[in-house]
Amino acid sequence: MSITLKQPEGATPRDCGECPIRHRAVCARCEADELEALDRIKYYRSFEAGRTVIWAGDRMDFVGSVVSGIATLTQTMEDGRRQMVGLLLPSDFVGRPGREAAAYDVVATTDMVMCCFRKAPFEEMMLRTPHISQRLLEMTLDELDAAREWMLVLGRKTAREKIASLLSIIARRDATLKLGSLQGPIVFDLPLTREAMADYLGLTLETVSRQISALRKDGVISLEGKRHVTIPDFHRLLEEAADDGDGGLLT
Amino acid sequence: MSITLKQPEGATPRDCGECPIRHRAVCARCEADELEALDRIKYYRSFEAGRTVIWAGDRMDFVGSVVSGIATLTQTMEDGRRQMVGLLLPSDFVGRPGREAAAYDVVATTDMVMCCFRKAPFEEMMLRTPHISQRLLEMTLDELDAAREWMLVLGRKTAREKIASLLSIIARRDATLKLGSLQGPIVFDLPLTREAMADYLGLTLETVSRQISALRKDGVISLEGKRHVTIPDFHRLLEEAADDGDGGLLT
DNA sequence: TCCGCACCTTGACGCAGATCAACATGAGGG
DNA sequence: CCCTCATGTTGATCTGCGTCAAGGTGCGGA
Repeated sequence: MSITLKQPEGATPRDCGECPIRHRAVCARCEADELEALDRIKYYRSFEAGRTVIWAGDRMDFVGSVVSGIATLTQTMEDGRRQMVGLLLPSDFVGRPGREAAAYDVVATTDMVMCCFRKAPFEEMMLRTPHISQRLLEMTLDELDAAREWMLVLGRKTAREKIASLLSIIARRDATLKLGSLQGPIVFDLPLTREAMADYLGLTLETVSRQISALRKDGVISLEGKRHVTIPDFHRLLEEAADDGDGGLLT
Repeated sequence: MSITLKQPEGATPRDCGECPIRHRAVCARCEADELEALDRIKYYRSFEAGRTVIWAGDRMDFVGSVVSGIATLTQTMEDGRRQMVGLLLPSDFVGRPGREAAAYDVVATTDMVMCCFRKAPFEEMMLRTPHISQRLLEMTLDELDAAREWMLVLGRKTAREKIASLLSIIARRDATLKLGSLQGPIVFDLPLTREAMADYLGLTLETVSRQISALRKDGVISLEGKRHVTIPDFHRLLEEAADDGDGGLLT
């Protein structure tokens, strides 16, 4: 009998002109001729939810952008303890120019499409194309800020605040992506399992579950099923996250 | 009576040629003419130990490099909880091109000298000088890696492992800086107070003190006074840090 | 020389979150 | 339709680290 592989189709764009991340990815500042040069070294790859894109330590002969879907960057210790160190959303860059091996496990948590560039030609092109390296610098600085903000969450926040922080990040992203407002209620699906949330937050999955239940009981969020979340009052959530300055309403 | 301000002198270089960080800072790849252009927009500033360089949220009209001494990047919550998000060593870059206000408190923990560039001309120069933005990209990617490694420490390591991790980082840096080997015993002075270590590690200063005492009792380290540390066996320390892969012996 | 202050250490105790364990829920497959 | 397995919830108990408290140490200044 023939097996029908669940093909994560859909988001693969026909060409850069109709690419959903055209104006946010590494290529954001490229001119037509530069896009054409990139086009010659690029290819698309699709991953099913749960598939590992690369294992830490493996040789990596490409870099690329997440086009659609979500991936995670995870570090694992010898005894099995795991810490997520990055959440890759559409337009985020994967891989590091000038490095042979992957530093972290990259796993697709939803069906995902990547736009990959062969590493050697990409590196060479970076030297000749300031538009690419300038944009990559900007994106890397943003990621560094995000990592540092996450250090505060990991080092100093309580379990409840950690959950609220994660929810507010996802809510904010979803609101801006769907052009929703942060005034009314926000509705979205959690893209992560409880275990993945625990890996992100430096908690156990039991604690994650308990704190989500507590936030639900206290009316900060409401749940339909296990993943579908409604935030009735975003400012209340920010208070629970002990998040001052409320992030300027944009990411 | 005349007050003699304790002038942190010494390390201010006469010109770029004899600058101690010439080959590791943002300017590492610059040619003579590029250095000359940088020279026109640069000035040195000295800070005594304990002085705040900038407060988070303050307008920042310069960027720059640490020439000598050590500074910390710290984030503070409204209720006073603090998390250090970066340790700035000689050659590290301070500030972010394209940003108006400082994102974190920057504090000199030892006497420190900075080589500052006026922000607007520096940003303009970056556009024309790929050598600068390429080097800055490389440094930012390194910092991102360091931040992510620190996320694992904050999220998943025990107090004892956290202390051992911090000591191994300082030991490794010191060994490479002084061209020492990692085979024999390593000797250095802690550049941080117990409180600063606690802020870095997401602990309280009492726990830091207790764990240092425990490591001393177990022979992993030995102490003369409160700051002068000897590591008799670096590999033992790495084991205590639960640090696999031992970092390849270089930074 | 002594004082004051910043920095550090150590002890007693409590609690947030980990651990261990049992059970619930729901989707996919035979 | 039921079984299985992945995922999630909830309870009981344990423990690592925080909190509160009481000194100790050593340097700079009067």
